[in-house]
Amino acid sequence: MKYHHGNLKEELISSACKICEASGHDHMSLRSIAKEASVSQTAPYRHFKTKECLLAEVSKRGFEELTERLRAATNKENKATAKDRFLEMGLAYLEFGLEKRKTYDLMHSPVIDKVEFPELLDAATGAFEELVQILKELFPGISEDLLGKKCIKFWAMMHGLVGLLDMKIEPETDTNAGSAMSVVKDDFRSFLEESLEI
Amino acid sequence: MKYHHGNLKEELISSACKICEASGHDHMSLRSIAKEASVSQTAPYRHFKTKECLLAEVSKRGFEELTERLRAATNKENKATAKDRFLEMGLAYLEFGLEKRKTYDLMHSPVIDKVEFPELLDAATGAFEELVQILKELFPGISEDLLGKKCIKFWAMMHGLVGLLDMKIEPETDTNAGSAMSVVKDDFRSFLEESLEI
DNA sequence: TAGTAATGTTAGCAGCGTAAACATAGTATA
DNA sequence: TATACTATGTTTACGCTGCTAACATTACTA
Repeated sequence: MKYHHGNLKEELISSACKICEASGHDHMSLRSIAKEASVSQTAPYRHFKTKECLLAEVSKRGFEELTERLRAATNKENKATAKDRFLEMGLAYLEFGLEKRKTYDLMHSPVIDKVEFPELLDAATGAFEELVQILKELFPGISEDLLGKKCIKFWAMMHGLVGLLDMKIEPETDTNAGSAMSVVKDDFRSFLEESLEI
Repeated sequence: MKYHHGNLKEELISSACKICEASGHDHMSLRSIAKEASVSQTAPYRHFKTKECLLAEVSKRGFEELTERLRAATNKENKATAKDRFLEMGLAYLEFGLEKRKTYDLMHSPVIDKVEFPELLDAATGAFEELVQILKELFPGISEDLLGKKCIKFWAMMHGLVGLLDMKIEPETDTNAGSAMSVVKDDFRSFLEESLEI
């Protein structure tokens, strides 16, 4: 048995990610994370000054995955038009928000002050930038001012939509989540498509 | 000194509202609420089964105030057109979200499962209904399906906007909050106005 | 090889939500 | 009016939490 773990910081983060998505960030204790990593309760303090610092890292990972998903959605080369790729991005955002709901909550939770974690803010901005890029393509020659408004509008709409969908607008069925999700997808596609006509 | 308080339940709720808006719901303990009401730590348990029940009540009050503000905004008789009243409602929503940010967070926090608190869900739905009404006026004869989509879209947009504005898109100034708010208002008015052209 | 920095453990504090047992006040009934 | 009952308060205590301090072990470096 080795006293030194070797890669504890990374393992703590991934344990935290796992527990966060399983139980939600408000039912998540440093002690449970430490136990998940088979390490003493106070070991995390060698790698994170406070619990909030660990949560910030989990949140950052979330934004990074979101960015990656958005990029993948818009980079698909089989999507000919910018509009199609925009729709894909919208779907990807929604999918992420619903699949990783608990992590998504943490990412937008006020328990982590993004001002205190510049890297987290960067990660969040990175995801936003994906939207900016596709909208630039979609509206070539658009003014910076109008572009900004469109970005905020669509970002807000998608963010708000994730929240509203979780308020159980449609009752939960016990069929597989995949089909329920595809229904949402179809709705969302026409929904987004209509929104484009602004 | 009277052993029985007389109106403790109500006082606990208002104490909770005060502390929530001052410190945020995650820095809010039952013990501090009890202390604020000058009562023992466990007294709240005679009126609320769990802490979550008290928080649900605070959240409900939040939705009720929001509903009232939305109604007041759309009922102004000096607002001639439905469009004007719609814009007023959007502004009222934004104002509430920014003024009572901490309460707004609680209202949308997953720590309270709205399914477990039907009255809370009703209160939230009541606010939503204000939007439905004004949009019905704005688009007379609109199909239920399309109306639903428009409602969700605008609700999502406004909810998302509150969240984004709090991500400190514009840096905090130490000037009075009123003027900063009015800048946001002007932006939002043109923003909303543009959105109407769907 | 010795000294130091990094990284782990153990013990313990104060604050938390909550349950159980008890105390007091108000109310209904005999 | 006396008595039982119910509502509403307090005290005490338990286990969990984030976090600190003191100590142990390993890794690095001069």
